[in-house]
Amino acid sequence: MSASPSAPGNPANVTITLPDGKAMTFTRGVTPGDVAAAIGPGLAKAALIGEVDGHEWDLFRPIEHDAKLRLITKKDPEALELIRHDAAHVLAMAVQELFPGTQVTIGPAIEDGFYYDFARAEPFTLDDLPKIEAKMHEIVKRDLPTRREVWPRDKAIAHFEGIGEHYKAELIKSIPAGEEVSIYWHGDWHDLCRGPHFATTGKIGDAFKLTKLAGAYWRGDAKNAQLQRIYGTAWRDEKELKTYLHRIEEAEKRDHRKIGRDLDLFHLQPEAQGSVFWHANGFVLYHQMETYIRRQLTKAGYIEVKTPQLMDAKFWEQSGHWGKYRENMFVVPDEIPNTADDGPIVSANASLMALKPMNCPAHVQIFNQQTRSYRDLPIRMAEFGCCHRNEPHGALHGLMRVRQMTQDDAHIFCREDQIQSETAHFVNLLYHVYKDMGFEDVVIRLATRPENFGGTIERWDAAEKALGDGLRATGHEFEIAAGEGAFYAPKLEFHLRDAIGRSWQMGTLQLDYVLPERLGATYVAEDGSRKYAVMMHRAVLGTLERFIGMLTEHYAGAFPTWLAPIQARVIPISDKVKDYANAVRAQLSNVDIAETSGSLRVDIDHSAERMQKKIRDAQLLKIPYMLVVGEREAAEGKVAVRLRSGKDLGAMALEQFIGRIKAEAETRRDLNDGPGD
RNA sequence: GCCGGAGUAGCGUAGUGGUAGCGCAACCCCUUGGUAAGGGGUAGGUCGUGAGUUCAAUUCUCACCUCCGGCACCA
Repeated sequence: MSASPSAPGNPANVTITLPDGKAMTFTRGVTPGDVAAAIGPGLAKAALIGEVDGHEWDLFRPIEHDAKLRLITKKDPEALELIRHDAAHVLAMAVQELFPGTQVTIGPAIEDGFYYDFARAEPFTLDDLPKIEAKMHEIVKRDLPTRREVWPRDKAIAHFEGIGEHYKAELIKSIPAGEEVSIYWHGDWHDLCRGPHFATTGKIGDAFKLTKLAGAYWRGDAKNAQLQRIYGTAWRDEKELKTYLHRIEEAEKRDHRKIGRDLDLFHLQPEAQGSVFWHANGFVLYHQMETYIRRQLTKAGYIEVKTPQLMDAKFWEQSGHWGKYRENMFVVPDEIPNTADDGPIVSANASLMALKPMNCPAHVQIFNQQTRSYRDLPIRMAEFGCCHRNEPHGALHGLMRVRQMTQDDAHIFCREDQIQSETAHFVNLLYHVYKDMGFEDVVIRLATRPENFGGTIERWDAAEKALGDGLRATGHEFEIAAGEGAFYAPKLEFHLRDAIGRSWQMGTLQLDYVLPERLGATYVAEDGSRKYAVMMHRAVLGTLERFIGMLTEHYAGAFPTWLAPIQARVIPISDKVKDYANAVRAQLSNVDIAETSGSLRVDIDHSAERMQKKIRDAQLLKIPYMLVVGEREAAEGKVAVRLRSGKDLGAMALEQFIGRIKAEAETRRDLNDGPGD
């Protein structure tokens, strides 16, 4: 293959235009690799793949037409994904070399890494990972050349069936008829793949590591066979890999379950799995959040109610939960338990009740207690509703996924023409709250009709459209989550990420035409007719549990002053100032904080330890203020103020300190005193 | 629920077929100190639960429970 520029206009030639606008002529069938070599040896070495007219293109894949070409190197943003995709292939090769008979399925690049799903009768164990990793490094060292072939579908299907790769054959069957079936070879190993891939296996380098092992269902469906997934991470170089591993290590320190123990916030135990024991410190967070949200709701025109925990099964039948949601409900017999030793505890035909998994049907009952006029709408009915959901054991996760939860729930009963303004009203409220809490990075998804849906498709389509239009009007971007709606309504999901990057749904807005019809929630319209109200289910925090878990990780336990379980700790230097220290504490504890119906939360360290130790202890508890008092302070009516950042504000009059901390607590905004604060 | 891993004192950990140590925390004594660990001592464990193998099980086997990482499900 000649890479030297030749005369244009010849049908045997192609013109390649580079990003800087420079055009070069080559013999037809030139590859991006050839072009790179023609430009210079440095680029030839650095190039990973090409991009031909906007499509990713292997370095070794011929170009048959005039085209724009960009060469992608490790420095380009795409490089990481490419490295990870290639690493997935090398992982598959390594596994098949070490464990013959293992079937390959899919292996994509993901955030921070890659995975590959395998089908093998005997499960992998953790001990296999180092072996596989070593084999991967060996394959990289072999620097095997890559080759791309396009096969007819039938041949590809027959071939993969023939070698026992049934999952691959099934994948090919699902490729649309018009699309190419491309096969990539690395040495004598081959796989169905869309590509692109590097020219040799050596190009991915050695900055990868296998991280975890997991079961994963074929095509993400629990009805299918479970495959074995191996996860790995891969980077441009060792330094990036090290940085990543360090980042994960640091993030794990922010885990709310660890901080929850260290700061004595809450605990969980097997006898009440998935239900939180809030300790005094943690309950401060809970209570402060509830109070804060209650104020926001009042200002936003909500009313607050409280509804029963336990309701008859017939009620849930009517709402539709019995039919569509029963497997998530805790069912309770409505019968006095039999106390005879040999008798059954309840009879077989006991009538049933259920703990509420949601508040919505109960709110409709309140709505229905009066005849409502179109002029009454919207009615925004809030409840800090305690709900129980029988979640699968494997789903439980600290505060993030529990079985007993308190939602900052509300249902907006409104008219069709109010949907858009109510959507905007809610979204603005949500963003206001998230901003107050320090969350900027919110991902919104519109979850559409699931398989297990109630109501009619027409109603669903209408609801999905109205919700999407309403959100669009607020100007926020969102993505579609097909088939992920609740059984009764499509929903907007507002997601945040935890310390290690897992995304959790917090707030939600759901538009429901179904429940008002099932439960007869009507109002009298302008023309005197009865119309069904539209119901919007919504929560800003989602649940107090999950939100507090998220806050804990967000602040790594160093809560802003208004939330901090202990806002200040008095640290007497010696017993000589015991009385003064107690007086300081007493005075602070009596400072009322507006907006919270509470006072300052202050404690005192009377232990026999030295001051340094007391400071260290307070520091580890991430208490915002340490008030050191010795004989000097006692004499002058002062406190020596130290921040948890380590910054020493020096001695100040107690009144001055009160002014400062009160302002912080009431504005929910900490003063910044320079780096580290 | 499924796959892999783990469960030893409040927390973090060591260890062994002959019933267990260490650090921090707790408690007591000494020390009364000026911004991230003063010194000494004491107490605390049916080694997740239940079976089995064995003269003997925390250790080996099985079952179950819970937790951790994923998958599925979901706020």
